[in-house]
Amino acid sequence: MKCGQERKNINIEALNERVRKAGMKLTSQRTQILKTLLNHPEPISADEIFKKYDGRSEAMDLVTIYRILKKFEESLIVSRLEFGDGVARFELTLESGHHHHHVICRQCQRVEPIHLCDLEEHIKTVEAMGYKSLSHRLDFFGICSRCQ
Amino acid sequence: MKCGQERKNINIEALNERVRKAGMKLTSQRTQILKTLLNHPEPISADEIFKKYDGRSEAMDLVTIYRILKKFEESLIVSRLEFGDGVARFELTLESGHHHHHVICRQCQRVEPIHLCDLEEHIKTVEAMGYKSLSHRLDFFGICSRCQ
DNA sequence: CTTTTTGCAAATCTTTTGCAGGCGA
DNA sequence: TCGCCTGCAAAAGATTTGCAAAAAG
Repeated sequence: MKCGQERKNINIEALNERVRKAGMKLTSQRTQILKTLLNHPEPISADEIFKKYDGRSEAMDLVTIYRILKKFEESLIVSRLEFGDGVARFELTLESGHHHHHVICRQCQRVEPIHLCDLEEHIKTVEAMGYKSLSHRLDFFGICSRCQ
Repeated sequence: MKCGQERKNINIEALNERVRKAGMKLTSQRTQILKTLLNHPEPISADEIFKKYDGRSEAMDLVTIYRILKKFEESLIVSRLEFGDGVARFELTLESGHHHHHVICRQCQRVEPIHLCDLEEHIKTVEAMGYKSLSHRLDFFGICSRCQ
């Protein structure tokens, strides 16, 4: 499995299509969440999405957001990430198995993607241990240049 | 930073000593938790530790366990791990910066350590992005041989 | 028109906090 | 003795569940 490509040509139409293909109905809430994920530069939490619309006419229930994100995750449309602060964050899953890793600033909590992944060695080792259907997660934690 | 060594010669005396050195009082609860971590083959959650003693004469409060684990984490005696199921797990921190990574079975949730870590390339890349004080986490998720 | 989805209320689960009494050094 | 620790009760924060009404196809 290779990874590293920057996401390209992802638009709201294509995402809506993936929702339909997954057998889900396309509601305004679902499209709104997809648009939010598309425009947000880094992984976002359910509550952050909620606050973006809270009070506005497009407001939606936090529960709805959790439910939609869970369904999207099951259909591999989004990926759930956890960085150790007790809050799950979500980002759009890239096409065809491509994925990336993250650098998290311990000070400002900002998350930056790293488009580099060469873990062939590691993967072979784990397969030799008897594991199948492998996926992985690699995250770096540090202090970003802005916070130093 | 190199990593890969199996833990050796860790005993309860040495651990008690680390607690004292960190300026903490040595209580029976703290020693009990250290012994539990020492004997448990894989990362364990606060609740699992609680259940090990619940009902017995050595029973301790869940809150106490959380508080002790947090203090131990601050003193780098234990490491907190999260694998995405909403529960934090803990394991003893190995000496002198050595650490290891994990393979988690998606079926039975068992966690196995991998004593392999060659991420020099990756670390250089992230440093080039301007980050300092880097640490990292690398986990593999798959189906173990027993569960296939 | 049928099935899925949403909103609201309430529950659940993990982890944290406040406070008074207890214990280690 | 003195201050750190523990236990109990309660709170807090994230996420889930039940159910009736609303919307999608």
